[in-house]
Amino acid sequence: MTAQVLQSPLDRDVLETNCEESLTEIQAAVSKAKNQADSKVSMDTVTMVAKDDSTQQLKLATSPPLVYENGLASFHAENNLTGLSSEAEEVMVSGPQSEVTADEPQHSPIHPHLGVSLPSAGVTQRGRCPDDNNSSQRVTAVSQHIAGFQLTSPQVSQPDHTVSSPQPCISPSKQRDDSPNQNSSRSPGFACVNGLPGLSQATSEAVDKNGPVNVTACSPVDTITTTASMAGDITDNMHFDSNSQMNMAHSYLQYLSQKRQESEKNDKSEKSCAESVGQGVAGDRKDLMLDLGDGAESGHKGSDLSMDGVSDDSNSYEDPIFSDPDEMEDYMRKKQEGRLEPSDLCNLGGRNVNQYGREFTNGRPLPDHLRVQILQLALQGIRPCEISRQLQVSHGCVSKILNRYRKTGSINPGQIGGSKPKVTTPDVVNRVRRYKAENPQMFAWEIRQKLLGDGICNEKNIPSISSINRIIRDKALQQRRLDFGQSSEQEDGDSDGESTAMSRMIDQYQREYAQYRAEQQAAKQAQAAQKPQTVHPAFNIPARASLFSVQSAAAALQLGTEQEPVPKKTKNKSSAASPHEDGQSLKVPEPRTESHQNLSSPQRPRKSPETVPSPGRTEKDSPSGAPLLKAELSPSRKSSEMVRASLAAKV
DNA sequence: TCCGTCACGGTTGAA
DNA sequence: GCTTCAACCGTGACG
Repeated sequence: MTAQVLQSPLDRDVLETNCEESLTEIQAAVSKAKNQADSKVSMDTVTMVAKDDSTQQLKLATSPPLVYENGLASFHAENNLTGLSSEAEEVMVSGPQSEVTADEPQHSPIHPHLGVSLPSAGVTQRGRCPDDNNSSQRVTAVSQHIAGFQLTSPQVSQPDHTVSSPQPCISPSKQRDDSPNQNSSRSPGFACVNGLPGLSQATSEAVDKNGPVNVTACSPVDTITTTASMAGDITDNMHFDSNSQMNMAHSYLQYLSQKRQESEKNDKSEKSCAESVGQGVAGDRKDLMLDLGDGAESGHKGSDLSMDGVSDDSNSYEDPIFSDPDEMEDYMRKKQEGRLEPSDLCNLGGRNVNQYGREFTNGRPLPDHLRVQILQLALQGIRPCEISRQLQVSHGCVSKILNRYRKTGSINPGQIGGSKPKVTTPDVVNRVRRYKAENPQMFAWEIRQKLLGDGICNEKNIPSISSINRIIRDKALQQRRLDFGQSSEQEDGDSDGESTAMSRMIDQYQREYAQYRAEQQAAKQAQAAQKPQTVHPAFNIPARASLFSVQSAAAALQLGTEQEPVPKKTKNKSSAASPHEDGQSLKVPEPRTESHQNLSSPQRPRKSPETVPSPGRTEKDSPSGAPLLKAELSPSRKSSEMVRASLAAKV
């Protein structure tokens, strides 16, 4: 199948022989390692990894020294990867030497938090990582650690002898030629199909020999591992102790298995590989991956990449970069001639290249293996700026990830998309309205506390003060409009007391505000007669008044004014969080001088929505120019009076 | 030079 | 099936 397409420069007999021998050794070593580590991981997984490692070994043994560059480190092919069996017995083997971090401690045990931070610890990300061409790599990486093997050198994915024709999906970041460590032997035509780098000849032949690695018997995870291992695009240079390996791998595998099941349910798009990438190697490789990946059932991406839910869909077959063969040809010709410029790498299928030359997909999270590497390097004491350069990740991203780790202990990205569960359930709305009807003078924060106290809500699903105000306001508006829409003489059945209570509340507000204004006037006059105070009134107010100063604004919002609109797209996290979670963060209109002067007054300044203009908030302040409640409630003063008379009559 | 912050343009998924 | 919206993302500029 694949061998028919992939021309081998290698001696197949030698490969097969070596493969068998290595496989035997590796399996023995794996068994030993497995016993030592008391793994819960199935032997099938480990075995298949060993198979792939064996193929990689073969590949490496016949390949010139190559340098793999993926940002973090340049993995030298001269790493001794041929002694797999002996290394496997040691379980812990030295990872590939990072050229950049050669002086850094190479075998530092992984940070205890790291295990928590792995995706098994609750990755909520639903999409697939952009650069994580096959996030199953991580499975491979972990599994390879399990197997006690040296992390596979990515040369196995090098296309030197692999791909006979360029692939439509290019992974420019993996073929940049600007690295000083680049090796000229790398094929410029190396392509990545479906996120999988080109299969090496050795791998292909090994697969041909060993078959599709027991596809039918493979668990999904096993399948992932196999495919990813064949891809061999491993950048992981971490070192784990065996227990950590096992725990992490087990949880990771569980996670991936779960994701796989979810993905299979949701995998609606089933385009064939041939449709997207055309004929040729890709199709054959698709077949190979189908055989290896999913028993040729689900096809391309769903078979081997989307199962974990964190792979990159940008690298799927559905995302061909070059729709025009000429364009692709031009790209590849440039690549071969070394004339490829950064501009050629930009905007490939919506992908971008950052200032370091690494390809990224805008809007998509950094792949997990890079996140882990960021964390590990940071734990090794490497400065963020250096991590940024090494991994070719922007320092802002590094900073963000590390900050998140400091705060949450996790390096996983947050949940992308979706909606927060609605807190203003009908029950809560009814409760709020009932509270307000029972006690019209209740402030929103009081309602909020009462909701908590009554056990209607908890701290997590308690609506914000603004939400409560909105409920009240909406109810008031609804009631008003209902009243306007009906004849004043008509008995509308609205005898539930709410409209009555509202009208009473409005009248009371009017009276109180009139009193408030009068007191303010008196206070002003008194202050004018006194010496001006140097102390800000806010510093000399009782706690109750302080709280009131906030709540007065909220109360103002709930009746008299349009609520401050939430910015359509909150950029500021501080504002993104519910600003009304506590009184201190409550955003209120600009304090008006009158309020300041009256902060110490026990009198609650209530404003009338109809007769009294808002002290600090006018129609001018309404962002959209929307009329304030005054206008909404009373299109004309006359009708307003009529309504009030009607309400009074009901009372 | 380093680093924290944030606007920007993008993706995602629930409603 | 489409749109809207609010969450998230990484990048890159800025201070």
